[in-house]
Amino acid sequence: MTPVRPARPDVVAALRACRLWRAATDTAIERLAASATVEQAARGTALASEGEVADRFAVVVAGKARVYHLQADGRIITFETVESGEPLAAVASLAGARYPANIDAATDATIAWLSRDALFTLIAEEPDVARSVIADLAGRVVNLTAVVQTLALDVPARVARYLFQRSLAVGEATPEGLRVSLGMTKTELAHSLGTVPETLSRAFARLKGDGVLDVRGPDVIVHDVGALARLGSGYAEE
Amino acid sequence: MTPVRPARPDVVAALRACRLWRAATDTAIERLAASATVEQAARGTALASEGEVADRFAVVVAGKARVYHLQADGRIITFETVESGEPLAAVASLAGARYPANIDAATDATIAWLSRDALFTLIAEEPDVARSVIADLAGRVVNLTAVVQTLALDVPARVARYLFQRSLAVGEATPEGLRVSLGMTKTELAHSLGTVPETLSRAFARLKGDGVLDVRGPDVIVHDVGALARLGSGYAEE
DNA sequence: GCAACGCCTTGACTCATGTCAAAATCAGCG
DNA sequence: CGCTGATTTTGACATGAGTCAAGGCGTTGC
Repeated sequence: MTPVRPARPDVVAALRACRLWRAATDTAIERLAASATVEQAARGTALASEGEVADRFAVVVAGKARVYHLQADGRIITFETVESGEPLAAVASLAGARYPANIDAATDATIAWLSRDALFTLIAEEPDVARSVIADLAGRVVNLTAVVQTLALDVPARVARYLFQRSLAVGEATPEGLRVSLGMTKTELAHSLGTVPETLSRAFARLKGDGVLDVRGPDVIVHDVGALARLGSGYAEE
Repeated sequence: MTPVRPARPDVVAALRACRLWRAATDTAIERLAASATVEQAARGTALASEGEVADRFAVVVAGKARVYHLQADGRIITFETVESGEPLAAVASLAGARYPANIDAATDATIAWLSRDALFTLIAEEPDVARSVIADLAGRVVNLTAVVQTLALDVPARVARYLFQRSLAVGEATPEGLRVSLGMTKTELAHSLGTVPETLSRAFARLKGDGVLDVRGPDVIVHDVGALARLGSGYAEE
């Protein structure tokens, strides 16, 4: 590794965008970028496997990566989908643990690998970075807590919760009602909700039967946002 | 609040034992202890409720606190039981969020409440503390990831996993086999595994039928530790 | 226009788990 | 010794959800 090789501009931009070290100086980012190992991964390539020692972590430069747990029976739970400018496997690395989940490229992707020590050095040199790392980690714990709670709901409720959040984020008013794109295929959505396509399909059918929404291919038309909120909060319906 | 009132020795000791600021100086700990508000809570007292703004966090000085999520149908998922010297609700507080779970006193307990700013001040003054806070948070994320994976297993597997870990921790060799105390009542164990007493009872009956263990009131005699490990890893059996 | 493929949907079935109710076990305690 | 209350266990039952298999629908390519 040439120590002073000029860092790729896309890598620098992705690192600059990363919330872990929002407070870091540009110089530090440049140095970090220069130490990165860039990997070009085709869709489906494995990036890390459960159980490996987490001596490095990554930032997604382009494309998307998927963090998931593969069960013995082949079922998949997707923990998160990581996009450009977001950190990957940083937690396990900071904890000095092994990767608790698998990672693969959900699309063709460019990944910048960084060593754990590089981050520790950055923290030591720029104390403000510690604050943003802490905020990021704390936010993750809060999210994971929400995941645990969501997994305890039945599937229609999980769907409702997802759609409610998505309505707020990308809902578009139309004459028919609020149009919300699912943002992924239904099979992918099923996995990210911890279920299988068949069950998701039935959940949609039920919500449709209740008049809450209509399905239009990759979008849904929400008729009753309040019902989604109610169903997704875990309060029993009927 | 008298600013320079001498801190209670038990409070100082609990804070000193807290892993969040292992690296902090004794002076800083004293200062933190002096700023604490001490609460004496009887068993069952609510300490914090889901949804409240997390502007403070706590350290358990004596007794135990239980962090749990109460579902609409009354089912309980226990996230963790926090004992003396351990931080409580620190995560939500660091994230600047609302409490994602409820907390109550599992036994009579003494709790030292600290303001969020007190911790931020400590971090700013003693940068090494940042490192231990980061390590703690990262460890939590890893644990929660494990919880999510465990919840995806069926109940006998969760029981096996719990017993396997417990065997390693408190197992005692006897002529009959490895004696392991459950460490809590079966009803409590059921809740901490995310299920109900009836189902737990059936899981024990099944493990007993398979010759893996025998139940002796609040203890179990494990005959086949390997089987526990196998069942708890999520690999299908039979 | 037709065939092939992927994605989605539907139906029939099985199984694990929660619920309700009742019986059983156990631990104090008079 | 026997009562009483809490905990635990067992049985019967309902239900949510996964599996397997078949069929529909839309897209792509020849």
